[in-house]
Amino acid sequence: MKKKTSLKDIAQEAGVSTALVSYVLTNKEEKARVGQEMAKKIRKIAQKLNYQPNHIARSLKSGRSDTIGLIVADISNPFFGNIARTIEDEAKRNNYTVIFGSSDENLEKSGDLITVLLNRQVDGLILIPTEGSEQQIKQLRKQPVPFVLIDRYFPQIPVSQIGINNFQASYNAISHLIKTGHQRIGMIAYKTTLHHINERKRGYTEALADNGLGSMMKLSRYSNIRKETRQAIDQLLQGRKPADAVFFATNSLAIEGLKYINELGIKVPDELAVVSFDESEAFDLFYSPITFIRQPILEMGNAAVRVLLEHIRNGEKKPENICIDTELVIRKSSR
Amino acid sequence: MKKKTSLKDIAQEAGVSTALVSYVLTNKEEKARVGQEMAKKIRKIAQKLNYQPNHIARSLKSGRSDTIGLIVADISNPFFGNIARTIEDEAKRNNYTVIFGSSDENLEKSGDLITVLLNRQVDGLILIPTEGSEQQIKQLRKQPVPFVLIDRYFPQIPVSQIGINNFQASYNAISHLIKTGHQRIGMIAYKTTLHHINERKRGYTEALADNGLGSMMKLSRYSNIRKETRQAIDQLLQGRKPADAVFFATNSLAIEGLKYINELGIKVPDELAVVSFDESEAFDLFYSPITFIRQPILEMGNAAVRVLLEHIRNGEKKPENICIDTELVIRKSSR
DNA sequence: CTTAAATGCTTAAACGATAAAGCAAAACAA
DNA sequence: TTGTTTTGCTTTATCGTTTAAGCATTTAAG
Repeated sequence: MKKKTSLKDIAQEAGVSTALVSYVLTNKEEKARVGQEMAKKIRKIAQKLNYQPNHIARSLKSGRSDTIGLIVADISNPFFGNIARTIEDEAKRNNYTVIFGSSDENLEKSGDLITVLLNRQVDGLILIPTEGSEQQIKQLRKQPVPFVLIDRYFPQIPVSQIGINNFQASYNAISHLIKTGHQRIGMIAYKTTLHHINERKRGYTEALADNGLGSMMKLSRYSNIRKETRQAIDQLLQGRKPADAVFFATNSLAIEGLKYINELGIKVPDELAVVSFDESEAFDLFYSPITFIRQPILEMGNAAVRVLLEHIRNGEKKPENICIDTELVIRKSSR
Repeated sequence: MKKKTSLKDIAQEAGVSTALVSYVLTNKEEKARVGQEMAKKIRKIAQKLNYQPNHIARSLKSGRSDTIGLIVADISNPFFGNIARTIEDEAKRNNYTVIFGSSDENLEKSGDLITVLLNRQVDGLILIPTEGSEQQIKQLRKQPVPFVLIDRYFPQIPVSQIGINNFQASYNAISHLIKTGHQRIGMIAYKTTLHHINERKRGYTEALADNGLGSMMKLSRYSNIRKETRQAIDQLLQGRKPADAVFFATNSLAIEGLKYINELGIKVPDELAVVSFDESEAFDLFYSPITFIRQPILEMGNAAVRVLLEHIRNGEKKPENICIDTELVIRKSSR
């Protein structure tokens, strides 16, 4: 097996000390007063032997790994995939590498991932926390490693956080449905303790209340999303006064719901208007393109990296809260 | 700033050498004949100080990083997102961590990522190579780090590879369209040198030829997918003998195409049958659910990790080729 | 009662890179 | 000529962990 070239190999070949090689290859020749000829020679040998610095050794020495840990809730969901992509891009632009893991909405997996990433000496963490991970986050605060939450957060834990105004976004979406003449607006959301989802519910409820309308909230669980979303829709549509619009709290819920709506042959938007949180390519493909709340993924990802790097560089402890505006993209499904 | 606990801290507190602490905490007490009492004491202190081993130092010593590098072509595509997820799961099951990057189908980014990951001393690499990355792959072979390709490959470069029989899958899909009475079957594929895509084209062409039908192949470029896919569809539908079926070479192409088909108000499958490679949630949401070729993502991801770990462990150099069967999921869009 | 073996720990070197400090020799100033 | 700078390189310590080798004691064996 071929072995990797180290400073030692180059030093040997050049007949000098490893220190000298290090000075040259990290461009500290000036400071270290290395002879021009020797510098040239060393560089040439490095090139010849295809030297690549050992980042691990460097990290051990410097105490920094130039690595960010990223834990997403579910990498197979394009929403999180896109967040991951923007974070990776922005990290790379700042010469950081991303180590990632997907907790798959599983508390134990999330805990394991945090431990693994910390052991790998990441310089910081970006988390999309799982339901029930409050304790893990509190534990994290006792560690010296800075971190930021994105998308989801826990209002009672003071940490840096990047997100949107879930309440307002929901409120606006429902206001739009009311303005377009809908009176019996249902919502399908997760049964969860996650604050961002509950803010969405609150936006829905208040918008209805402010217009003298009653709530028709149905809950589904992530763990049994298919069945329970179908039940929720059945409930919304039954009775003498069925819903004339439905608001989905996430793209996953909307996709499950729309599949069923399709099966039932319900006409959107005539029989039922539809609005969803989040984006999805599937929304474009529905025969009546779905009105949705667009989250500023790019801005969120970039902000997360920016805030994290600030914390890394400054040892900053003051939590920073960033709230970015959403956009209601109105299409055929709600007209 | 709180600092992390090291072996030294524990040793100091216990009044022993770091070596002893290391023996205890890596469960080598037997071998190192450590006293039971002392072992207990050390463990207790470690717990108290919340000791977490420094993986970087460990790696430097051992020469292994227990890390796999993963480069996907585009993490925002759920197909790759799902592959990433299964790879990460399977790696974790084997106590490996995944460092990932998305090349976004960009040759330069792909090269950068390879360099970064190698510098981070990954023990192995899993790649979904970008178009035109033959040289990068050839360079990789000169490195001591083992790697496997997944999804895409270069037939002229002998490396380990996990994939499907693209030719056969295509051939079967087209046969199905022919059997269901379609005569003028178009295909929309990428204009690319990527072998797996060209195999899909070949399957299409041969299936048609074997049934005495003529090819209606249209090409679109990834870099301008929206416009060129629309043009392709326009071309397929114009003239006196428009296509009665269309076969998309990937999910991205299908999604772009279906958006346009929706806009044009074309009836699927009556006016135009549709079959696509790959899976997508959007396919379920189309009013006429799309027939598609399901790739065995789970098996592919697991196989990639398995083969890579074999190479890592055995220093194996014999390339291994794994080909997994696909499944044609027939639905309304092609009946 | 001597010798050998087992016990319980420490020392020291190593992984690869970095960087402060040190040391000759050459160049310059007075 | 003597002393000071400058130049060009080496020595050495360090990051945190691992592990072979070493060194006293104690215990067991003969």
